[in-house]
Amino acid sequence: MTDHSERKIFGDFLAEKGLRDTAQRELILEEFLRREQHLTAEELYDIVKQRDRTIGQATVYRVLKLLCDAKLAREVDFGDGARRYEHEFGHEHHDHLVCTSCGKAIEVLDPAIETLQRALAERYRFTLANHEMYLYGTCPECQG
Amino acid sequence: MTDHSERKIFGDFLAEKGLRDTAQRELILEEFLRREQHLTAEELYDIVKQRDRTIGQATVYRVLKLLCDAKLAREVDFGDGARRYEHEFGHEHHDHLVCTSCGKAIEVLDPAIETLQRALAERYRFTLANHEMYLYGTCPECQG
DNA sequence: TGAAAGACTGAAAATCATTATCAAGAGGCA
DNA sequence: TGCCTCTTGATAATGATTTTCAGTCTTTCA
Repeated sequence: MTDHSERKIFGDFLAEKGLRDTAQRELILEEFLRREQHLTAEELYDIVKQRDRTIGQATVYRVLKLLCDAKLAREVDFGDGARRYEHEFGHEHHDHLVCTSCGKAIEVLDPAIETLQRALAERYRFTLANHEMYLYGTCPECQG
Repeated sequence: MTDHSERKIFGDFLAEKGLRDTAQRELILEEFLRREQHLTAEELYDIVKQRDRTIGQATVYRVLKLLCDAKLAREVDFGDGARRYEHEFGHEHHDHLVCTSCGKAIEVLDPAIETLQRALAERYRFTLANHEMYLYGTCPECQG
């Protein structure tokens, strides 16, 4: 059902922009929604290729951009040189705890930190648009 | 004097590694130290080129890497596609308030946030190595 | 129905920032 | 002086991402 509303959002988005709902776009969205990991375009391309051998990677990059415009995906950068994408719809703002050993990323939210961030920006008279916070370390499983 | 100790640190670092203290390295360090902005390798290259027309950009990239190893510089990423470098020596850990309009970055530190970050990592049993926090918005000057 | 106008696509070329390669040029020291 | 190693600049290579382009598909509407 979440899946259903995201499809609908994408369909509405495309219609509004005068764009078409193609099989490639459907497929890429579907595979993107199917997993909760933070995938790179390349990783998603590999996944999608298994269902449609003829798909091009430029298409994956293009659709990912569309998904961001449609507020269904959001870019994240774990500092490993590749842009990653996460679900945005139904996922409120959050930050990340990233394990530098296994690459796993946990989504976290600390309301107290959020409040302090707003206060900090205000102290410098900044109009805050958005923010990112990445905590890098080793997850319990990787601590051996 | 800060400049003096940074030079000494770099000299000691090079000596310890069996590397040489060359004119190019001196020049790049000097120009890097001269400004407090968060420069990209390309920007620093343009600056340094004005004093030594023959310097190569690969050298700038290489020296910047050495400066990071020597703990004189630190990489930062404001999400604009280029790696930037800031002074590390004499600059304790801090986060950034970045103006998305003029590109200016203010270094900030909020001890309360730092404490909460450590607590957050602990809650998930992560061994925290380091963290980054970027607050993006519009600075007072750019607010019109 | 059928033709023109656009949107879409995959392949391949182009970019951009960064890194590696390589041959030539120094520095230090036996 | 000679040799070993470090350095350097130019250039080629890389990796991620974009753009280009020519061919396809849809939609529209006469």
